[in-house]
Amino acid sequence: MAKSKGRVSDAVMRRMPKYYRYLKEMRDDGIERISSRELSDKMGLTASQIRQDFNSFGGFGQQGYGYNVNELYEEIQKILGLDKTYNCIVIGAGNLGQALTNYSGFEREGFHVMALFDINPRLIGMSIRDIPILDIEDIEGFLDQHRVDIAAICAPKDAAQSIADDLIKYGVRGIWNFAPTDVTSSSEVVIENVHLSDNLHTISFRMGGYSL
Amino acid sequence: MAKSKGRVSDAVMRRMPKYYRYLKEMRDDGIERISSRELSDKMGLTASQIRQDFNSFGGFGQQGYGYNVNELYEEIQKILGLDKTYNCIVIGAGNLGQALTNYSGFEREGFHVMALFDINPRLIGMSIRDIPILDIEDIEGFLDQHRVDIAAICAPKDAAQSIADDLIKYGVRGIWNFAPTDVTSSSEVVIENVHLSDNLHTISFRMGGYSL
DNA sequence: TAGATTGTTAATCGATTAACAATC
DNA sequence: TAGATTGTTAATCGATTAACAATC
Repeated sequence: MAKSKGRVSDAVMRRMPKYYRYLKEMRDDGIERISSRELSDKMGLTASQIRQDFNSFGGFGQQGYGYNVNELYEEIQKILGLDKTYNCIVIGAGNLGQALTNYSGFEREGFHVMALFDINPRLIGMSIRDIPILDIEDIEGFLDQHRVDIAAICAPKDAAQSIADDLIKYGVRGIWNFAPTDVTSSSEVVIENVHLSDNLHTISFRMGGYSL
Repeated sequence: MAKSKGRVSDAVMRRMPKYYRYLKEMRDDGIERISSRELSDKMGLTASQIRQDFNSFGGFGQQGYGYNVNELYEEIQKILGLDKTYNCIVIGAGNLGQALTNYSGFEREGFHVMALFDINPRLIGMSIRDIPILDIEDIEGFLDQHRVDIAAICAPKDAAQSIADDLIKYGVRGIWNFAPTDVTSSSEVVIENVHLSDNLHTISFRMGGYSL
């Protein structure tokens, strides 16, 4: 049973989805149990770290046995909030917005895309996997009518912050921002700024001979 | 002048592209100088950390003055290897592969996309911004003919590792993997595994009430 | 010069690793 | 039971923050 919600370090939090991924894989492969040692080999972490990580949520293992893969998988699923469903929208129906919408994994995990929004009249009215592309002008009306939990922003840099402010005003609780600028907010909303180019820059950095 | 290539911690390395982004912005806004204190306010870091970070590459500032924005920008550009150009290919011409190819920022920063590769006959022969989509079958011939520095893998999970092995065998030195599995290699190649769904999972995690 | 702000050393904090008693 | 492996405490390591002398 998970501990009552407490402080979890950023480092631990960022590792949880990786555990989830590896456990899902093992579960699909029919592996029933795993020790922290075996898991550490697979994932490139230390066994000690794995046990510490899991124990920040409560003990999920059993001495002398290890962890039951399926049980641990389901616990982490709950921890990550993947036992719930989320109403999502995508702002910006360009390649990236379409890529996110088309990625069936999200739907499977409970992230349901209700609509895309765009400013481009040639895209408005079209649909992706039966999900309509609506006029960005109509977004406030849409948010009035529907509960939206998470919005992915795939819009140009200069529009990102004002879109985010609007979304937050209308009750969106999670912002997944792909615009190449950091979106911020003073409210309780959860914001994740993804910078694909930052990522690419770490590749060229390391290719330049700086070692870690 | 940058110190000779030494050990740089992962944490510092991951912050460099962010500095680059903020400095570019300031430079474009015509800001000439900035102190670590001002920069810390903008970026949400501490002034002390910023000075430490820059000093792992050598001092770029001046006592009593701060940092010259343009100079610092250019130093970090060099550190990140963005003063060079890179020949790139994209494996998988679906939405994500197209999104990366279309993102003009990469071209501007010296990441030149030479070709996309796909298995889908309906895509092969088409082109994105005049960049051809080629048959994945022809990739070895292509790599024999052209120097390719970086490859983005936007292929399905099960194909990712064997594609990567192939690319590495033919001299590709950087792998930017978007397939939902961790690609590994025993060689010197630089690998960056991007997991967008891991990212989304941290959003649902935090929306579930776990605080950091 | 006086004021400002860096570069750098020292102190603190937090995260990772090691060790081992508890226990399945 | 004996062996294995967790949960957890203690030790270590590294990263961040604080402090301040150097110096523009």
